[in-house]
Amino acid sequence: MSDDAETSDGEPASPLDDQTAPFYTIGQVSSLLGMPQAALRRLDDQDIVSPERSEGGQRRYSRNEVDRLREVATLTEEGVTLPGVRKVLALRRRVEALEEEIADLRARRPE
DNA sequence: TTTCTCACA
DNA sequence: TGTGAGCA
Repeated sequence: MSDDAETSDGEPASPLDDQTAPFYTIGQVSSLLGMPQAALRRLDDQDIVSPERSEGGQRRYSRNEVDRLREVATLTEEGVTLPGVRKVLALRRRVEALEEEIADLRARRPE
């Protein structure tokens, strides 16, 4: 933990470094990942990758979501259906939560 | 001009 | 899943 753009309290050093703050338009993401805008909208409809909305109701994707989109694209290319992708992402979050819990338990009861 | 939603094949 | 209409 040293070269990250974060302060000691875990806050991003600046909004520009916040993986959650930078927003891309659907057009940017679409050409960036080479995937149709319609596909992006369907992923949003099915709650697989749901970006924030601007005042005008337009989708704004964060870097995190662009990364997630990359993973989703890989899975679908491998033949995983959207409900399947949804399952994978849910299990992924579950694993992360459990890993955090394990780390926490280890800290409380060291060997 | 770009994005939005909705609808059709 | 891709395309097009009609709107803001």
